[in-house]
Amino acid sequence: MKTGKLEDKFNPKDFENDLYKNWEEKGYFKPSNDKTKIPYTIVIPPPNITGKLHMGHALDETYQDILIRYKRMCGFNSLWVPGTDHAAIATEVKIVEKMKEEGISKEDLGREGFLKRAWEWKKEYGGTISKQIRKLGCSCDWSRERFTMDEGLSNAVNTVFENLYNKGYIYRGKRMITWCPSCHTSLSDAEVEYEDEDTHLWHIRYSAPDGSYSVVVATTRPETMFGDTAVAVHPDDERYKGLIGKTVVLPIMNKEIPIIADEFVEKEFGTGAVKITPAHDPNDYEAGLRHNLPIIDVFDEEYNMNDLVPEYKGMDTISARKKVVDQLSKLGVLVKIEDYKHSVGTCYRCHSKVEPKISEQWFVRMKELAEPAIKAVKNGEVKFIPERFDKTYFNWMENIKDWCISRQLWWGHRIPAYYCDDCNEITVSKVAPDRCSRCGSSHIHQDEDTLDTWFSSALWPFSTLGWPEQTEDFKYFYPTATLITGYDIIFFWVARMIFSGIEHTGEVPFKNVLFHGIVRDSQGRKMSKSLGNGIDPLEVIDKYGTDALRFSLTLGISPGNDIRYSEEKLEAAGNFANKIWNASKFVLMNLEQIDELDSNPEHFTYEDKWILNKLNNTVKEVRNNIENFDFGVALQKIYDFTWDEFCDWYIEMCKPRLYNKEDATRNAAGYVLNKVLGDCLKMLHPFMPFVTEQIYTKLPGSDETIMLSDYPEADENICFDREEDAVEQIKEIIVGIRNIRNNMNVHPSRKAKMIFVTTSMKEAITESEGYIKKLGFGEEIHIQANKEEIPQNAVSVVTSKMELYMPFEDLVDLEEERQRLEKEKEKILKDKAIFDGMLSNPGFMAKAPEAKINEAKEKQAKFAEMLKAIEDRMNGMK
RNA sequence: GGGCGUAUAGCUCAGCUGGUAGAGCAUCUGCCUUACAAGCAGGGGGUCAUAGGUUCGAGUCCUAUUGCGCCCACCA
Repeated sequence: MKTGKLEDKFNPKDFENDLYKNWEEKGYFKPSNDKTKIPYTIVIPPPNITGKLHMGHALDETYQDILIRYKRMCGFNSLWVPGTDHAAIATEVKIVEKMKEEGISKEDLGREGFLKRAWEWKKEYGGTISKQIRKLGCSCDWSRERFTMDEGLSNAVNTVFENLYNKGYIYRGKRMITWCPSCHTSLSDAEVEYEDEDTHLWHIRYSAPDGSYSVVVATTRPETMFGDTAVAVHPDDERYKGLIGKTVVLPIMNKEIPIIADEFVEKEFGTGAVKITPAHDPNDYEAGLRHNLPIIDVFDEEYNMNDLVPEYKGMDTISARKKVVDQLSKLGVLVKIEDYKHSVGTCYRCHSKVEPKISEQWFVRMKELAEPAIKAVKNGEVKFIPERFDKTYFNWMENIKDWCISRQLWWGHRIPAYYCDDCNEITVSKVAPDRCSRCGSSHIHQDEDTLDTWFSSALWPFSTLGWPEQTEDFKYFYPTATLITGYDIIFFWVARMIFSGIEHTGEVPFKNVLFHGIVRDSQGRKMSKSLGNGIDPLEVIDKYGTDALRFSLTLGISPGNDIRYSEEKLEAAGNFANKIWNASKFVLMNLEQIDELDSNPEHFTYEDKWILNKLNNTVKEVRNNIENFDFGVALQKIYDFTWDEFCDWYIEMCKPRLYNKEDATRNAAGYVLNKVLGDCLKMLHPFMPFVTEQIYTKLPGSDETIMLSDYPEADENICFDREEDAVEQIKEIIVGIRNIRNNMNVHPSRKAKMIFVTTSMKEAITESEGYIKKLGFGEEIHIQANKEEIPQNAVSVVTSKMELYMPFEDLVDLEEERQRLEKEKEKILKDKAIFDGMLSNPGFMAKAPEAKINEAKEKQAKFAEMLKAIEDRMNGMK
């Protein structure tokens, strides 16, 4: 046969890059134009253009590629849309940082200058990212690559904004929002991360104007006291009942404020009295609204003190706090300082402390939009894998608050709202209007703010496919099949895509969401910049190859669980690839010597049928596992089958046939080797795309590329003559050979005669003589029906269908053999006892399903046979 | 304060609808047997966190407890 040639040494660097280039050039990643095929669409969770890919991306992309390649091979019209996200705040922070190093500020450049810089940044990092995704072997359609700020996608953003505004879902209003003093922008609730902080609870005495009574308040924020406009107590609190409605004097400020009653106050907490600072605390803000309290802001935009109290002007919160405490202490009104631990909000991008702030912002009213999105998951239109993330999702969606979508940033989609300088009317329009929609004045100006980066991400599954235009792609590929992402962005992204998809396209954006965990370092810690424990996937690829990286991120992983980076697993992956490489070398070498492949089942030997059967089962299970997103299990099965069954047994069994040119089944062996190896490679291809392609194309009769070959299919009708027997009998032979190797003192140089006592396996053993002798170190083989003429000093192997004796002169001591048999007997007894117990248990007999009872009976009988044979043997030795 | 995850061999982890505990690495013993020493053939090693319960039968289902981790929540 004509076959290709493999390099002698396996080295992934020899071919990975070239193969990818070839795939891309040939257009294999593009879906076919045949619209009668069923589409299978995945849109990539677009990596942020803030930097390069990390292990989390490698994991995410690997799983997507597994599915996309698998589905493509299964005959679906696979489309994987790649792209990147402008990541508004994250990118802007990075750019500003970099500018700072150069001594430039945003203001120096102005909006336009800054945006120019940002686009340059995008060009650089966006390019890097797509290069890296290619390195990972991802089969995405690069001709459809998208960026969240592309023209089409920006149009989608404006359209959605306008629609939601017209429907009344988007409004502008003055609310208490979260403000990041470092990024100078508002944040949504989801963008706040909470951290525990050790601080104090300061107890401060506020006294009556005439000093006749006083109230002690407890606070963690003494520096905000200048903005206090009341003290609140619980209406039922006996301690303070008489004081409600009276006033106290704010120390330092010497200003009278009222004592009010409000149920939100916890009697047990602190002193039971709380200072109310409506401008700087969400609770206080609400209380302020309820009681019509004035709102007094004490900070400027950067959260330094304003000029409310001149001597504090310009101080940051820390020093202001120090000074206030100091001053209060001097005034003798600081009653107590208590240690206290509480959580403080931080910005998810710059990690500085965030502050509540009253500000005019744009919001999306969420409650109604969330409802159908909740329903879609409840009724299974969108399925989460694993299911448990339903709860996280429901919890968030059912308690959802309005979404603050405006950001005081420059990098992003500018809000399509225009203010009239003459009549103050707001005109919202996806295309920039030239005059006010109410008074017609041409003196209008656009809102300075941009949108939350997640506003555009929420549209990603359909904006990438051309929506709002009814493009061919949108009509055919939408809704997408499966979203694969980390569980850490359920709120940010998944939830928002679901409600957006339903609202704007009338359909859920995807049917399945596969959640994976986080990649941790070898000690189980989160990889992070500050710890410096991040691992660069490209470095791993450089050292072990892409296939190995993908393997290590897949094997033994279950959906939704975090995984630990492990060098060992990478080595295991390399070993596996090397193993396949070598096995393939062997197969190719031998196929070269063969004239033709003989696929006639009548020429198949027992081991041929055995391996084809095993293959068939493996294919069936692997397909099932992949369909259920159990990639780790699927890969394990491919690994086990390829290494243990195919390489360790089948190839070894084949050798005598291959080496004997006269063997009538030699060509059949060639066929089976080619078939099984080919199917192993195909099964493995979605997981390890490169090595499988490199080998596959060398096999005789292979397709142009493994990528477009058919994924192996289980043949329900696979039923060779004597098929069941073949499987069973080969199993027996394997057990026999294992036992010999295990217990007998035989070597290639120390062979012995083999006497098989069996009737049912005569044919199989005769046919298998060649490899039995080789693998079991037999000199010659005799098969007989009974135990005549078996020498005393023979070792034996007993299975349920056969007994095997190997007579030795001096190799095995009779007493040693007796002891070995005794051990063997004990083990069988132990095994048998389990089934004896089951079958003698009236409960089991009465209630267990019949199949289980029969199974137990069969096993019991099998062990009984083995036991008898071993006892016979021991008796014979006496 | 709620919710979730996790606890299985020395290490890292699998184990689907309950039916004699698995893998990789590590360890020990033999082997350079013409595909492979990144390998081959074998061995040792687990009362599946603890306590109850359901069941003929539980690593697998239920309840409680403990350890570790995560998420959510406006107690100053």
